[in-house]
Amino acid sequence: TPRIIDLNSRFLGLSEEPVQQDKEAAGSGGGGPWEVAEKKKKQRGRKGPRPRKVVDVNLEDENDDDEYGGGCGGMERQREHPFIVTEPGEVARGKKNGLDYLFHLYEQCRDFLIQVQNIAKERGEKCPTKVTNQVFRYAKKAGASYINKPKMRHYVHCYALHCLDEEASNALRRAFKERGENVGAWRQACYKPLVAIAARQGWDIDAIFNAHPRLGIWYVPTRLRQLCHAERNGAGAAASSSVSAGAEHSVILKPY
Amino acid sequence: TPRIIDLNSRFLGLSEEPVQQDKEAAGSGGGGPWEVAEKKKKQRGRKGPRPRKVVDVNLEDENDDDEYGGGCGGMERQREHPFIVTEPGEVARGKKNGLDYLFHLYEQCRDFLIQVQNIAKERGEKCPTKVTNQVFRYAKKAGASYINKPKMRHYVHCYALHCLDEEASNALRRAFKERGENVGAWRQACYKPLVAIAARQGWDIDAIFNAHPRLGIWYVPTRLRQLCHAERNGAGAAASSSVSAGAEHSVILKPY
DNA sequence: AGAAGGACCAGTGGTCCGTA
DNA sequence: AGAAGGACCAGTGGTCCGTA
Repeated sequence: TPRIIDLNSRFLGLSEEPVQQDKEAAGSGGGGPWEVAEKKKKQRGRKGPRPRKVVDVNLEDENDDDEYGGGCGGMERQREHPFIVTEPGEVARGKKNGLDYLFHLYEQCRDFLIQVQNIAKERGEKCPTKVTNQVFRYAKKAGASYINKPKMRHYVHCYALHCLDEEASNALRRAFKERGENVGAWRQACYKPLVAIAARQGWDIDAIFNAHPRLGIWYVPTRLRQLCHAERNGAGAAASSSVSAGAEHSVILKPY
Repeated sequence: TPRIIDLNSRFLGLSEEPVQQDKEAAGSGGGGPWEVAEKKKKQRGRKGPRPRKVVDVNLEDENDDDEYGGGCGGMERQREHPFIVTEPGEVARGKKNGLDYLFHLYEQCRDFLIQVQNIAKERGEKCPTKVTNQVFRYAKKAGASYINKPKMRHYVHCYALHCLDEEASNALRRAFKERGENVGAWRQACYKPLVAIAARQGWDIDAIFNAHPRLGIWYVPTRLRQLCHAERNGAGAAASSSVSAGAEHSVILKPY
């Protein structure tokens, strides 16, 4: 049975100072590469339906708040509640999780990475610089079963915006909450301000991630990389002003 | 049929200025972790003998110098000549390759990596910082069929010594040539001065590799990492003098 | 015996799609 | 319909061991 650690307590606050600025945050503005479909079907080579793990208990709509004990023997783990768009400091009600909690998960992963790194150094093994499968495995063994790779990878760029421009991120959250948009729409909208940040900084999204102490441990999402690339190559021909590396006549592809 | 490039010409010179200094280079000095066996048998899960590619031509001892054409149609590629211990500047005679040529292969891999990086940047794909499988594949497609992963990984630490302390590397080559040692013995002997360098610099062998512009693109070999770790943990209790991070009483394991 | 390298394998990065 | 995450898969890092 896995070791339980202190990180399993549910999220409790982390309210941030209210903001006012907006930048280019809100809106699902149509043009450019934003229209590109995010999913393309890929053949899996698998035949027949994918088998599923059997689950003992199947509480479809139970009321117990202690369902997330972390490694409680015999009790089958349930899915996390879905995220909803919340303002900074707002705690989600009902069977929902807020976005401060989402971002808190990224901080927890960072703590787990640091622990994995310390163990690796002690043992003289190679030391990960990013959140790898090994870190997710460690988190699970440590009792943080609510952390998993697909979820964390899915929202990395949202966390990136939170790290790189917290005020824009907060403004976007407020705007999407007010409009009653769902999490998927908010998540999609997080790409655009990030691409704008990349444009301002010379398009090197990897360098932007790596330069940030908390963001640098996350792989740049493929989709974000693609969007930056598409936008750099004239997808929005009205190229922005202060590009650092002389890319004025930037219709032709260039190395960074 | 693969594209042929200019790098396939055989190695021709690269002589370096003669050196005199020796440091702790020569000798196969017995104590400490140097005794640890380098190979441990590992079960492969494979049953029966491993199948081999069929080879059309089987010239066991032919005399043609043009056997390495690189992608010459119909002509089956032969193995590279084995390495022998040569002094700096010395060209191996007969069906042998010298160590300057070995190190030249590392420089070629660096060139291939740079090309792969440039392509990746142009395409907006993720950009490798190390010599990966992708780079070896690219080298092969570019006609450098004499470059392969097992060989390059096998001698990485020899190249590391060449990069980090060329004079010690040169002295070691001269000493082992004079003693008539084979390449395997020379290769083994390259570990010791590297561990000494690591000791002087606070034991962080990854940082030492990464700080060097040509060495930083190579993964630290497992064996070198293990030797540094073993030595740091008192394998040679007469711990050396100028360790940077205060590790004076270093019998107990410590993070870097 | 000494050495080069094809080919294997455990575990990775990435994310699809059956599930709730 | 919207979302969480088990599980899959192509390609990786690492190096063994059949081969010459």
